[in-house]
Amino acid sequence: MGLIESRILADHVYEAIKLMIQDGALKPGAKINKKELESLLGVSQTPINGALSRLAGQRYIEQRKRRGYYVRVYSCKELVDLFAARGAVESMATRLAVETATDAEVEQLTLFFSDVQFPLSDEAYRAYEKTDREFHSALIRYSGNTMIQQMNEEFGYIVRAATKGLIRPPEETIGEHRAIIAAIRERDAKLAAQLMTEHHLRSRNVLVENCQD
Amino acid sequence: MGLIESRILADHVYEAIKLMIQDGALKPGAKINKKELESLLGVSQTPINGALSRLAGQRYIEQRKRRGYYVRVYSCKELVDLFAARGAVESMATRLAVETATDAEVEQLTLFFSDVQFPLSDEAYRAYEKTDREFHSALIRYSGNTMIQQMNEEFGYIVRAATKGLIRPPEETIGEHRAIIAAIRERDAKLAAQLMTEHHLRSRNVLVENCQD
DNA sequence: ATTTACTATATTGTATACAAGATTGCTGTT
DNA sequence: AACAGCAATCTTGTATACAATATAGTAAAT
Repeated sequence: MGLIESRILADHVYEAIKLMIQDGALKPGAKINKKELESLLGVSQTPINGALSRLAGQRYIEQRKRRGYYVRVYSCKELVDLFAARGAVESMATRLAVETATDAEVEQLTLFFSDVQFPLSDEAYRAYEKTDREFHSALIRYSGNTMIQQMNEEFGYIVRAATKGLIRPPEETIGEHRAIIAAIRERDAKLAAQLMTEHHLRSRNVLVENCQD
Repeated sequence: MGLIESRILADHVYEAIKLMIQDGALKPGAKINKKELESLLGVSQTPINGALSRLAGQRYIEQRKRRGYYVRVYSCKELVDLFAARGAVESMATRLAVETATDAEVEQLTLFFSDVQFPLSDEAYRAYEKTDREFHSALIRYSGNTMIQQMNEEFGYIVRAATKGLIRPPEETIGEHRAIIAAIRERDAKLAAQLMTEHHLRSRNVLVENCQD
């Protein structure tokens, strides 16, 4: 199955390193050892360099002259900034989704938080987080905006890493989610987008308060 | 002045190619000839490859297996999508700028369109375009959001290329600009952001109408 | 016991070599 | 003239070599 063969070595190296960064095997600030990667992945310097340059272009890692590549460290301020930007983009996605999604898709969205009952068990709590993520990415999908989808894929993992353990309790957010869904159902794009912006800005404030630097 | 020496060759190659793309010397869809670049820039394959991989990471160019690198072509739909995303981000920048800019900075913003008098001469027309760009980038600067600034730098040239010759007439936009400035002066972040969103969405529609594909 | 100076080692940035795969151009055939 | 087939050429992806620089380690001096 020539599928694997249809990609060059640097692509595989790229994916491998990206995964190591995303799942924490390579922590922020860590130095990337090319020699190690060579023997780990069984390729020469050349594809490693290609992959590292590509990752540097996407700012997953950064290159310090004559000192190697390091996993990019985001300052707390940068994370907050990223969060604001992402909120803006997702708010636009909401607006576009309301304008262009089919009725069936809108129905799908309304189902997301329909059966949440308080108080939540530990399991239901984790399920809520997952539903939250799925709701947001469904909106982005239904927006039909490929550029926003791309941005979301590129920055999503950073935001997820940043907000780990810093999310607001479901008791607080469920109302906002339902208000957004209600606006979507009413096909009120402007209102839905505005509610989404405020939803994100409130979450952003939780991040701000946890910044020490 | 070791400043130039403080950067590696691939950095220079990167800048050189990026400039060629941005000023149109390398047109969308054009194939990038490594050999030519080698002799043009007087370096070997290696730094060229590094620069090309970095540019591929940023999606300035794309790599087709065993067929080389090509300057990325944006479809009309993608440009429209990008425009929407950028509008969202700039709207957020506006909101943040209103919340955090100093009074002096707000005064600076109010000056931007203060002396526009119709009808415009050819020269004044071009000046208006420039003022427009400066106004938008000042807002982004005053937002203090480094991530948004970064996105703007990365995508700005594409948007500019896309909208070349497709901007709405000053007669149509001056009112929107002034309304935004008025909201900023009133320190009404929400209103300013909303006006900015609509300003961009209206411009986006001009793009949509000029899409053939 | 720190700090300093020097040496050995590892890593980086760069160039180059080369096989496998694409492209171009030529030839002869219909 | 249009086209298929093939040969020559060019380009890519990969590996490797090597000098310059950074890092780590060791010995000497305070």
